[in-house]
Amino acid sequence: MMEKNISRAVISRLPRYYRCLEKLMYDHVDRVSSTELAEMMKVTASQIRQDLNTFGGFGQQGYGYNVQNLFAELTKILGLDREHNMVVIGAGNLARAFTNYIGFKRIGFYIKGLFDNNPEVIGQTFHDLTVKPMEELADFIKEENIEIGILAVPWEYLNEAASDMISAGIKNIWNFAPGGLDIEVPDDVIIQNENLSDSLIQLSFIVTAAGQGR
Amino acid sequence: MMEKNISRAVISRLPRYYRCLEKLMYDHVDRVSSTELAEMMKVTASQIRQDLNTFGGFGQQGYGYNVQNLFAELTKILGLDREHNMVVIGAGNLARAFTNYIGFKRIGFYIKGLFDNNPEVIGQTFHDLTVKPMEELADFIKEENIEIGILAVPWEYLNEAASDMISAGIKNIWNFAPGGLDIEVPDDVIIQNENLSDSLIQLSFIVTAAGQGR
DNA sequence: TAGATTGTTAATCGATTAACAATC
DNA sequence: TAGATTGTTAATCGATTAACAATC
Repeated sequence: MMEKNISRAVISRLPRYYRCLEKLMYDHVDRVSSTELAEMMKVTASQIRQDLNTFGGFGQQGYGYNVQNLFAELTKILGLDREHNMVVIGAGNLARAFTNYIGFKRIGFYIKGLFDNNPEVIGQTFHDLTVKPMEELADFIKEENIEIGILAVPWEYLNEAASDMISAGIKNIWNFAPGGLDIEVPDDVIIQNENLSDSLIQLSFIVTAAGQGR
Repeated sequence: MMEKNISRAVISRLPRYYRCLEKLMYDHVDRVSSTELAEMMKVTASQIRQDLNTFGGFGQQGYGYNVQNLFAELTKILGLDREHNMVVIGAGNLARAFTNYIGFKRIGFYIKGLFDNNPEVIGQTFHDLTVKPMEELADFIKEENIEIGILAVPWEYLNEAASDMISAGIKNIWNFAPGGLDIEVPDDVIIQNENLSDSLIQLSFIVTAAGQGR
């Protein structure tokens, strides 16, 4: 089923649609118009209709959108109608935070394993997971049906860890390791960078600019 | 000094310029042309010249850009030529990860205090910081010259913590608390949302779409 | 049916890229 | 000076908004 390419701009708005619909579901709202949705999300009604129509005609003229139906469609589109298994590479503080974080579980993402190559960390227990050595990663991925690898090592190990993950068969990397330039990955590997230092630098710019009267 | 408005698109690229220049500095490169920079960053030379010129004419015809000079200018523009003090509200695992994280310190951002309103957590020590009660926040902000508050509480406390922060005088909030809809803040307060669940949902969409042959 | 609201086409706006004169 | 490369204007591309005919 070949579909048209979805622009980055649209993708970046999808989680907000999802959260918005989730809230409407929670509030037992049956139907919603693009105008009402637009007000909730502080965007234009036009944009909402355009965005939704890249995926299909989920609405009905004269009625609007059925909340339950639209939520179900969005859930499917986002792949949130099934579970996703993850591992964390780099068993540090961030890994600890992630294993405890219920927000991921709530949308069906489970951390199934922690991996590290530091002998001092291997064997330690985080929440209810025992840190395993990197050598066991490849088998684990197959056995536990792992879809996503969270990369959370210090920057010195970034390239090493990334290539270990890739050769172990991980196809999707969520990268929290700060790096110099972005790391390169083969074409069939998807990498999403979550550079907290970059976000902080952006915030710094905004703060600094605001302080100078803009 | 009133300047023109800088677009989101430009701001989002600034950290990468910074990191790129940092690398050139590290490699002791003296000068760089927009074409060379473009190759490093995988963008067009035109974009680099446009971007940099929103801040000033840092280059020289026939020569290019002096790396040291451009780096210094960028550092100033981003506010990275001075230190920034931060506090974390919500002393959980994420707070622990942040206090240990050297990446923030490296660019001059220091976590000076941890605050929580849970009596069981108050008094605990994270790295070298003792968790303080929220009542002490307002005074602390003034005494320690705090610029940024990192919001890292569970979602149930999001609104409460945010309004506590604002009334304590925090003007810049870096929000890691996942929420339903985005929280509203007064005009003079800057909030930057770092919604990890949203990022994960985006990744989920991309992974799911890729799995369906796109 | 009449009113409402979608889906979609057309218009506008903004951001990116190309081109080139200015100038080091 | 001649060659190189910027700063900047103009052209293109893509994304957002407006408008409205289709239709529930």
